[in-house]
Order: sequence, then structure tokens, then C-alpha cells
Amino acid sequence: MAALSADSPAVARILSAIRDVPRGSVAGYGHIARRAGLPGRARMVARLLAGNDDPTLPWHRILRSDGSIAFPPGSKGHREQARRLREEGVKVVKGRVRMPRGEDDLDAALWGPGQGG
DNA sequence: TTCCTGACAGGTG
DNA sequence: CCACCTGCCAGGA
Repeated sequence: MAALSADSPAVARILSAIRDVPRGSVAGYGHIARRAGLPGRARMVARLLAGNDDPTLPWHRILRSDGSIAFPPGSKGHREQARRLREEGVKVVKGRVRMPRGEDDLDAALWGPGQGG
């Protein structure tokens, strides 16, 4: 069972937002939270992923606001996420990914390919 | 109920 | 661009 109440609609929105991120693209915790209708609840997204047990969830596409991997460098999670991202064609440099910045209102543009993937 | 911790975000130097 | 500090939300002891 999940650490958070899966019955909660908010959780469903978050999961949906995460699944909405296309392959080869990435998104920030805050972006997911905002898209889920929970502005300022970026940490809630993190908690959700931390207790997530669904392997089909594209958790590796979720990065920090600055585009860096949230896991500590060298950790299993860090390497795994970096590996998955590269597998999707995402360029990972020093545990960091070039995040699309600028218009946050137009998430549509944000959802588009950033590194050309 | 109070204190501490965490897959965070934003601003300053 | 990188390092450091402050603010915020939610959960667990």
C-alpha cells in the first residue's frame, strides 16, 4: 500500500500529471504539483514518489526545479534515474538536465522536447 | 502538541 | 555557473 492516501483526488492528479510527461522529456516537482492543482506542494510530489511502488510510473522524468537529480550523487537512485533518462535520449551532465525555462503559464511548451528528444 | 526530517523552490553573494 | 541560506508543506516520533 502507498504511504499516502491513494484515494485522495490530489494524489490521483499528481500521478496523472507525472504520467502525462512524455518519454524523452522531463518535469520539475513544482511543475507537477502545479499541474495537479497543488501549487507549492512540490514536497508532496516528492513524498508521493518516495512511497511509490508502481514501476510503471515514470518517476525518472521528475527532476528538481534546477534540473538536477534529487538523489545524492553516486547513490543507486541517482545512477538509476540518470541511466533511464539517457536511455530515453535525455542528456544528463553532472547529474543535471537542461530544463526548459521561461513561460510557466504555457505548460504546453514546457511539456515539449527540451534536448530534442 | 512540539520538534525534526525530507526524491523541494527561490533568492542572494 | 556554483555555493549558501531562508521559506514552505506534510509526515513521523
